[in-house]
Amino acid sequence: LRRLGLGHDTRRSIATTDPEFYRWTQWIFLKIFNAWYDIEADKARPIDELISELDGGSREPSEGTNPFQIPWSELDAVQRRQVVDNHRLAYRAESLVNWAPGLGTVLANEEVTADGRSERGNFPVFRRPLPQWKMRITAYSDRLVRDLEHIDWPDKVRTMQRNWIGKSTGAHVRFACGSADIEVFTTRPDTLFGATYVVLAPEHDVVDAVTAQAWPEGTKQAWTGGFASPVDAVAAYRTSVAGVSDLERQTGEAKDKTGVFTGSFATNPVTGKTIPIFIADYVLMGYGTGAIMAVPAEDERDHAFATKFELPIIRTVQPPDGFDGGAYTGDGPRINSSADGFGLDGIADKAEAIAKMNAYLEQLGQGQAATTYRLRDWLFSRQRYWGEPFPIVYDQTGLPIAVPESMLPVELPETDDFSPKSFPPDDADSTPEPPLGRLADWVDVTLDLGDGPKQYRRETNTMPNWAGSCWYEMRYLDPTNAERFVDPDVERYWMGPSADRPLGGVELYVGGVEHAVLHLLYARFWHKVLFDLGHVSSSEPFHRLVNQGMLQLPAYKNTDGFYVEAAQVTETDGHFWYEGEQVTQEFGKIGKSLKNVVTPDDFIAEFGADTFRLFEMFSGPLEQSRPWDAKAIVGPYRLLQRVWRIVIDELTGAVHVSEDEVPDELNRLMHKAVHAAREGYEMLRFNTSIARITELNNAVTQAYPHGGAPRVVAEALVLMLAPLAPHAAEELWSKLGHPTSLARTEFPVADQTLLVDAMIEVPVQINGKVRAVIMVAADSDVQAMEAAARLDEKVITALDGRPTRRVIAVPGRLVNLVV
RNA sequence: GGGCAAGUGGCGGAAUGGCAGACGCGCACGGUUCAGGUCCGUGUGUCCGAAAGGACGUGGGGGUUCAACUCCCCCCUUGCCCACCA
Repeated sequence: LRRLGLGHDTRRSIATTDPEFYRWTQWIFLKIFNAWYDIEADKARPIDELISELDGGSREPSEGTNPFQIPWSELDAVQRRQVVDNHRLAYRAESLVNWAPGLGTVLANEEVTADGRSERGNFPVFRRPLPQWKMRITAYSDRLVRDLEHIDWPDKVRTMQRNWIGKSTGAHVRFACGSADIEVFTTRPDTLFGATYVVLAPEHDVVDAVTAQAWPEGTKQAWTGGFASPVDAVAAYRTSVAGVSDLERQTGEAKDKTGVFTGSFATNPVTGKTIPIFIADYVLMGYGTGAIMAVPAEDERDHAFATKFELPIIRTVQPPDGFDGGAYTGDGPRINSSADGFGLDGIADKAEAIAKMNAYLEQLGQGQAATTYRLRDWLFSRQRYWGEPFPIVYDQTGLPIAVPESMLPVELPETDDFSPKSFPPDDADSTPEPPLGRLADWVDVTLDLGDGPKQYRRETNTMPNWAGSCWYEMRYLDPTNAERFVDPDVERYWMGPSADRPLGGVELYVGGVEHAVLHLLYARFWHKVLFDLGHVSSSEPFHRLVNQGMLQLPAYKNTDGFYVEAAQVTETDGHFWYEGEQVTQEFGKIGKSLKNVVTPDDFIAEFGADTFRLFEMFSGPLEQSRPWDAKAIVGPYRLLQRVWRIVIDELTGAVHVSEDEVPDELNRLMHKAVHAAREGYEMLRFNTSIARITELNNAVTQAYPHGGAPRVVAEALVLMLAPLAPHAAEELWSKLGHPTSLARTEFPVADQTLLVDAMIEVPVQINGKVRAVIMVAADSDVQAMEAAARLDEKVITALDGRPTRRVIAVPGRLVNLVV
């Protein structure tokens, strides 16, 4: 229990107010900034090593990182900086990001809900191209999936991470199309013979290139969208799609497929046939290549589109007899899949067919096996005041330069104006303005970075709240270390790999399931970077994860879909009102987002923090959500008061325990309680531990109503309560005469021999119904138990002379007579 | 539409094949008190019964078993997550 981490929000309040904490967040950021991912080595390495390998000629820039058409050796210094920057694990790039004008900030994909609104505040979110900081978490996609196998997390959370990362295997296939080739990703290359058209996402780069000037001869009316030319149709469709929020794009009625023909055709690389190219919003720019080959016979979405637009449907997998049409996504022998001396016909095994097709595509030079991920790089900058400043400045080239470690921390400037500039929530064309950008004295700075004092501009974005929580668990290990974020030996001792934690990580982490694809994914990513660079010995931050349940209370929404302060909602005649407006009631997790927070402060003031903790833990299993009902808090309050009175005389304040022996019966009860409480703590079933402690407490109170309870049992009670009521327990421990903290004392251990009574009550059933209870020796065997049962008056009466057909006697449990 | 979890007294919950309802809240009655609160004690699943006692009972239906809250099958309800991912 002493090794439970504190919560993410606790960390956040430290991170944004304590420069000594965020110094190390900035330090780690610089390590990530100064690192790149070496794909051959499958790990991150320092950027200096990349530069020397590029200079030495042993390496060329990675694919896609050199926008100049000349080799490294011929690049000038600024061009080289750009190429290196393109390798970094933390980088600035202009890309489509989630812009929430109502919040005045951009958001990570993980912070945007499925209906296209901000998780915080529920504001509309728009996709806009903006220059922002990102983290190359995608480099770790495969490792983040693989290592889930080796950590002890709830299946639910592991599944959520796996789905979020979204690994798919299949192939890239090139479709020739005159001016520009179209590359698609498919998980079903085995169905390529059935690809009867190609679809591009409306935002796809090659749309302009493939859009024809005029409709080809014989274009179907349905394909044109009613426009005179493909150029008009494509432009109109793109406009209509851009105006549609993700919400409308995804909800039920919008699933009706829409799209238009581009007027161009591509060539199916295995059939040689020309097939039409469409744009449609059911193909998403953000996944795969933003283009698909449509196989309507074996894909439901393609089937719906093909049916609506009268496109050919060719089966390449034989459905079973009685299949009622539509897309068949199951397995079966391939058909209609042969041409030019290559064929898959008759192959029933999907994996075999895919492997053969991939090999054939490679041979043709038209594609190859490929893996894609749904995960996108992590958008890391925010337009807020409260966040760690980036340790980054810009020179006149506009390219980022790391602030040297010796100049950390880069502190937030003093200001009275903290608020981000927010806009009307629907103003999609507004542009983010970070609060720090208003502070010219701070932004424009003269620094000597080793080549004399020069003018620089500071980065004005700040890091998201997740930054500090990516590593804070390690700071608990070594909170006062001024030299490093954590001492390597300390990290290895607490978090290093061991037999039961093969990848290392903290032993137990308790947190909410709402962090499944946010904090818990980001923290794993940072930890792996630090591992690759040799700063930590563990490759996972949290070995065992337990999701605590949520406390729930009513929450209220107004007609605009926004939550309103629950505390100010009034009820009349079963309807709910907020500031004169009618609102609807839901029931949900207590929190800021639902505006139904109750703070613990009032309870703590009235009953104390120990009572509050006991109550929270006693009201049910840790993992289970439940309604918050504060009335019952008096139960644990009474428990603590009773324990107090066992130790302390209320009138005199003196300790009034005795040094007497514990009577046998009470002693047995004590050992049973110790056994059960220990087991409950180990299993994180705190509610059952508290129940057993309460039982013992009640027994002691009744036996010694005026004091004089044996010290042994009083101390056992105190020690058993200590994990959940540490303040009261420590104080009682001290009053009982112990000079040192009870944290230095072992938790009580039960004497196994006292857990079983000599004589026990055992039920006697007749035909499975309990008819009597008998006392037998605890170690009675089957024969002795049956004999004792048959002697019992009630059993004799109930049997009424009938012979028994069968007798089941379970030693220590029961006797069942079957007549 | 898909996946996961849950469903037990007035309420939170306990029991993982062996006496259903531990422990707590609430409630009732009693004690202490000038009185109220605190505190202490007794009782409290439902129904029949004055009682003894009996019948019923863990969302619904079926099954396995000497025995089912617990295991299996079907259904209902609620919650959470995901949802055009090629």
